[in-house]
Amino acid sequence: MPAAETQLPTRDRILFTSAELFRRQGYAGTGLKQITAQAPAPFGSLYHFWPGGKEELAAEVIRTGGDFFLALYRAIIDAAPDLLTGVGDFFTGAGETVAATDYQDACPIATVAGEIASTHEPLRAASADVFELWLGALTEDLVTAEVPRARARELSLSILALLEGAFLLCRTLRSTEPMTAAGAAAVALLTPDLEADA
Amino acid sequence: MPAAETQLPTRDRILFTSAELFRRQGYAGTGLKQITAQAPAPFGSLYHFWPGGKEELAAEVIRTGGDFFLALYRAIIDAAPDLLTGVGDFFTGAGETVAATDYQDACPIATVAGEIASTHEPLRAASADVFELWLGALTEDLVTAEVPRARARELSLSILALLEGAFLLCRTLRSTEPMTAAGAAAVALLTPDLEADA
DNA sequence: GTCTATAGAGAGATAGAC
DNA sequence: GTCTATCTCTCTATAGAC
Repeated sequence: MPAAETQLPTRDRILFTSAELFRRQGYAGTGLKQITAQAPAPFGSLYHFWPGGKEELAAEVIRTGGDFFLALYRAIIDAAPDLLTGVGDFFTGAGETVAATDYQDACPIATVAGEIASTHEPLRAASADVFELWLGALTEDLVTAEVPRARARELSLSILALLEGAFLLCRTLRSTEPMTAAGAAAVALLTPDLEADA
Repeated sequence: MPAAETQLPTRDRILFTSAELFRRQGYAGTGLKQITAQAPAPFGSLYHFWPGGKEELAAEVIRTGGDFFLALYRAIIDAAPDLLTGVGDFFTGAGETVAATDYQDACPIATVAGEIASTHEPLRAASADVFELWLGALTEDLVTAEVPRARARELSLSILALLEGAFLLCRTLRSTEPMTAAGAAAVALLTPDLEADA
């Protein structure tokens, strides 16, 4: 998994490398010099494309990470025969990805979100927007499956909490066991509400 | 909530202040100068008590945070009429604490754990020990309540994932809604297994 | 737009007086 | 054990040549 994707434009190389380093090492733990060295890109290019510096770059990393993960969710759900199966598939795929990257890559925004929630208000707001984007997608899918909206919102919050908590536990314990358990719990939680209209 | 607890010994003031700053700002985001300034304590005292510097200090913060949270869990569970009620109470209390600290204080180790999982192996191992400590406590309580051990382990992982995920969502969304949903989900998950022997 | 050099601040760590 | 001063390194950010 070489970090330098040489055929991409400079701006994208910086953006993708930033995303990788931020999600693995966090915001404060990643230096701009490290990003441009690994991209690779001249240091000055970073300030050419993001005049607002580190915080502006991180805000875009959070937004694009949110869009990417939403697209992944949509693709997996649409490929599944039904929503319940799709949610189970999503947890299974998450566990496979975490293990395949040697427990480095999990949620695209969680590491940064936890670190800056109390210290960088613009980045906290960007992270909140992303979480609400994901919650909205799952909530709408549940509503489409005849779950009442208030209950769909509550279930979405629990499913996302299970996923995020499992990501942290998998990376820390270096095991996929938490993701397997969380996926089973997510399916168990959804089953009564989704079977009601089957 | 003054950070300086003047009557405590220097070592404890540094330790408690470090715990507060690490859980709110993360490991890389917290400077040793900031810790000794806020404790308050002379800068040299930090290296007197922790010759290994920042990493040795953080390792002790993780361990003591783990012990503190375990004691809190034990107190809440023991005060409840039964395990199911106790778990619900724990989530309720967690939500209250997060809100009462203006969404700053949540899990004592999660912020650091997520940040250093891929970069500081000794701290990752210390965080893993703490998570296993908590998982062991809940698993034993479930086994005592007649839940088969393998199932108790799986449920413990799901409950802890729900808690950690809800902590992150509450801090990022600045709302207790995720903790309320996660608490309800935790109770719903446990109910069939705990009612089986009732 | 690309790239290098460097400014200015702050980091972690150490030495040594008291 | 307490406390100050300082070393060296790295950080974010900027200036300016090309």
